[in-house]
Amino acid sequence: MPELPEVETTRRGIAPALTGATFRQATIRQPRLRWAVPADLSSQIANQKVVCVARRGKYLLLVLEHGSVILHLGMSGSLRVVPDNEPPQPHDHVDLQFEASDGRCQILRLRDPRRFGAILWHTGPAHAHPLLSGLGPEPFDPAFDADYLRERLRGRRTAIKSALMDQGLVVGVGNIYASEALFHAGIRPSRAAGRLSRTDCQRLVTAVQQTLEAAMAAGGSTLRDFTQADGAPGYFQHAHQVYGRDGAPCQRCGTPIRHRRHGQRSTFWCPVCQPR
DNA sequence: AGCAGTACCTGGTTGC
DNA sequence: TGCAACCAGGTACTGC
Repeated sequence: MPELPEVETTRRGIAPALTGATFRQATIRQPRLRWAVPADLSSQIANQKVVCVARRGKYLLLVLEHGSVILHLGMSGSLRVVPDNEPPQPHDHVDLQFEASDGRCQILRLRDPRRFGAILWHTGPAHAHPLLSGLGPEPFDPAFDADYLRERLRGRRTAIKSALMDQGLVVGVGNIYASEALFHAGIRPSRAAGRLSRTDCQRLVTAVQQTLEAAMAAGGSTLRDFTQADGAPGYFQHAHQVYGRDGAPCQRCGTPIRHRRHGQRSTFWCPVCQPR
């Protein structure tokens, strides 16, 4: 589920409670996530203060004094800050108990029905972790510009939509926002990535940034299970121009939105507004 | 190297 | 109503 806007919404939701707090212990009810939850997670984090809550692509980083907790929400993960005595629900796999400076204890709780998410411990700077070291630039990094995109796409025959979802090219764009950004850029999802002009690349960079920005402002998209850290849904799904609108009229030109499955992924586009 | 396909999981929806 | 098939937002891995 969560793409960059949902992960960033989560980060903003949990950061105020966690920053400056001290971890006490971890409770692991289900260690089998995308990768096994480290058995020593509890002892690794115990008595360490949270320096900051950061994000790199779709990864959330709890930066502690002597290492980082690396979190990924996979397709169905969510994080909430709940009271210390809140009973766990099904799929609440991991609790990180922390104490605020006023002595009050709370829990950062990871729920993940599909268990494609991950929670890992890394001693040392998180960006050196193998999962993070190969990531492309953040979409709002000035390094992500038309020249960079054109250079990286040169010679590639794969569909531009697949390329956009490649986290080594640019981080944060998943299946929903790839379709949305391509609509705003006026580019067919099936277009060979290497055949985009420089103008196309410029339009796409701008479209990716504007799409993600608008989604973050709306608190992300809630489809199925995503909620913000306080349990409230996001609202950006109501602003989707193409995603999930198969057969519905394009809100710009009225043409029915088209849908196609490539691999196991659904792609949506307007045949008139996306001519290139 | 680049690409397509597969696997990992559970739960909600659809269709017979 | 019951049950099977299908579908879902991510990504590492395999093999061509």
